[in-house]
Amino acid sequence: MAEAVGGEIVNADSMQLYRDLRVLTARPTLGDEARVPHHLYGVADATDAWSAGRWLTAAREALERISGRGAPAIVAGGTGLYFHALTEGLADIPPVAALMAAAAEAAFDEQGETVFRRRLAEGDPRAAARIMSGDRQRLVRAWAVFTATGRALSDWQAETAPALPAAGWRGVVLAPPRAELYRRCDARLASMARAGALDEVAALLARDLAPGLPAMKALGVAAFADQLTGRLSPAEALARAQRETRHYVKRQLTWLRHRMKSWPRVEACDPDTQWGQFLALA
RNA sequence: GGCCUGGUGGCGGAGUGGUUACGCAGCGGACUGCAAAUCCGCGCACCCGAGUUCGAUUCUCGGCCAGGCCU
Repeated sequence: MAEAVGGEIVNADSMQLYRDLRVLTARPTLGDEARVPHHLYGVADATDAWSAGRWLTAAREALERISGRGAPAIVAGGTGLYFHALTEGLADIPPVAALMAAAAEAAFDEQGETVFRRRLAEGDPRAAARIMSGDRQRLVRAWAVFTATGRALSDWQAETAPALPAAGWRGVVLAPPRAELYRRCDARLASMARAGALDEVAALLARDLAPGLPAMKALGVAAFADQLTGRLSPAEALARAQRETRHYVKRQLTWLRHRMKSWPRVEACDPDTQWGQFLALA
């Protein structure tokens, strides 16, 4: 599509942002990148913890530069939240200092969920009511924002505005049948294992990074790491990586189904047919 | 041919005379700065037949099937 319209591609995949795992995150190949301009692929180091907000800022800059050249931009990827940030907006919340975030986590662990939630309810009753039980990540975030900004996360979020004007973009969902998707994911993981995914994971592990970093959470890292340390046989590691990927696909389908409900869907599997269906939408 | 053990939801695996653990897979859902993350929810399954019983997945008998052992 980029070639057909003279466009440039912008990454909207939270993991393809990182340069360390080219194979395991299925990043565009060097050959692909040579064909048309690609942006935001492999631009981050695994030690950097990118976020939806940081991505949004970078994406807007990229989109601006591209439009400055008069070229159409094609945002591609699998991170639903990133698309949501672009099209529906992301609350303009000041960055929360790492120290505050860490303090919030510590408070949660110390107080336990019940007490922590009760405290949160005093500052941000809506968040406390809305966030489901067990969801430490969101509970902590809400508290961190409240303590860091003195304002409820829910209030910040209520002011969200889209990053892109509604008339400025069109969205299309690529949604092949699930069974086919699962089959392909299984095959893809197997070929990744053959194509050096293990070496990538070994190199990443050798850097001895904090396990909480986003890049460390890429699908397959944990499974192949267990294979490297002998805790899992190659077959077991592959099966686990495949299973985790299927779980992810399922979550993605749910997001697509509900959050991108109005986007037209292309359900073919092979690129040629997909392209045909895509053109039919225009 | 004989003896033994066992047959529980897609799989693994508890258990009980009456309200049938749990894990995994699968499915549904949520999602505003870790999102390939985080979290919530969903399963009339007890091999077949007869009997005992107010009531059998659970007890008895028979059958079928599986595994093991023996001849």
